[in-house]
Amino acid sequence: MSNHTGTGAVEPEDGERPEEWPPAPLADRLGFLLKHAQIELAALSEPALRPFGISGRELAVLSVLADGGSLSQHQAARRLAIDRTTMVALLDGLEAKGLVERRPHPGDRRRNVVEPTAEGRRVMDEALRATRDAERRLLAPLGDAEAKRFKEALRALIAPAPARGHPIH
Amino acid sequence: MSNHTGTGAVEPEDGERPEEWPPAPLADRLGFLLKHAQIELAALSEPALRPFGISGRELAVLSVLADGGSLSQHQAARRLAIDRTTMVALLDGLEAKGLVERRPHPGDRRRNVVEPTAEGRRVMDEALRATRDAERRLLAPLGDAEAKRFKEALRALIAPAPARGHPIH
DNA sequence: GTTAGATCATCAGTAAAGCTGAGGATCAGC
DNA sequence: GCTGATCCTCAGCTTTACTGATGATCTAAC
Repeated sequence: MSNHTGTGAVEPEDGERPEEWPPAPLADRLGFLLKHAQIELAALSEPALRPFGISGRELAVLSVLADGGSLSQHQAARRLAIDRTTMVALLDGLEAKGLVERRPHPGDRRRNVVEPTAEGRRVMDEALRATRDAERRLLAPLGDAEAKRFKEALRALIAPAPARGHPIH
Repeated sequence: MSNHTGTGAVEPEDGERPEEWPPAPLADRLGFLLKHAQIELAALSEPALRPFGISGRELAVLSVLADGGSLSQHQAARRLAIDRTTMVALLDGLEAKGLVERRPHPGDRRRNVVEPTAEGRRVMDEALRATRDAERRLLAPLGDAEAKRFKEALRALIAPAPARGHPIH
């Protein structure tokens, strides 16, 4: 998950160049920068979530379910843009921890209605606080205004391409 | 690699809410935004790299080696912040394609000196052009100035924490 | 109404990325 | 000339995510 120590910092090298971070040829590569931003965030988030016994992905599932009002597994998977089969495994874990409940859909017996339990909502609320704190620490080097701008840029990048629109599955 | 279609766009739902993207409870979550920015970039980069038969990670290795001037495997791994054992596999692949060369280090027989071949440099140059183009397309929604600002913010996030400094391995 | 095709949840198998731990070879300090 | 550290390699594990198949159920066309 995190590389060695959680930050990319590296000691000066034996004989050679003083070792830069990020290394010159990659300092401008978006893929590299995004990847390591994620690694840093994970290094902060994981310890923050450990007390709650859930992962960031599980927290995301809880958030979507709590917001969604009786979603089927497939609907929840679509909102998170994760695979239907991945959702099965994710819900198995959350259900085993007593954080979500699967019930048969009243009008369609193929579906499960998935909802957080009371305990699930409680854990979610606390875990959300913890991860927001982790985010805040990652973003600390930027000012408040710059951090907001940064998030907006990210949202602009992942927004659907101008005029697409094909069925997904 | 990419989820369903490469963008997170999703059709309006059958009965329920019109389905937003990113979904409301995650629109402000940094982890979610970073992850999907990466997915979008991968969806653009992979086709761009396919003609060259290398992955983004392999391109990164080539870049570091070309810049580094006779690095050992361990040195290269440290610069990229990847595991030493991962580097072994990565170099096996690049060597099999004739893009890098392992030679014994003159003064230290434990080490390999790893360098791109002439072909490796040629492929690297072209592949770099292709991925820069993919980046440019991802960043298109931001203006030029905003894109630059965005990258600088990312660099600020992954910079080593203020006053750390412990040996890595 | 019955049947053909779509949809939902699930499972088995696979692949990529990354890590740990162990090994053998070599080097450096004492 | 030992002892401990360093470098490369390999085997095995974990996580995340996908494909494809199966069975149950729904929908629509007939």
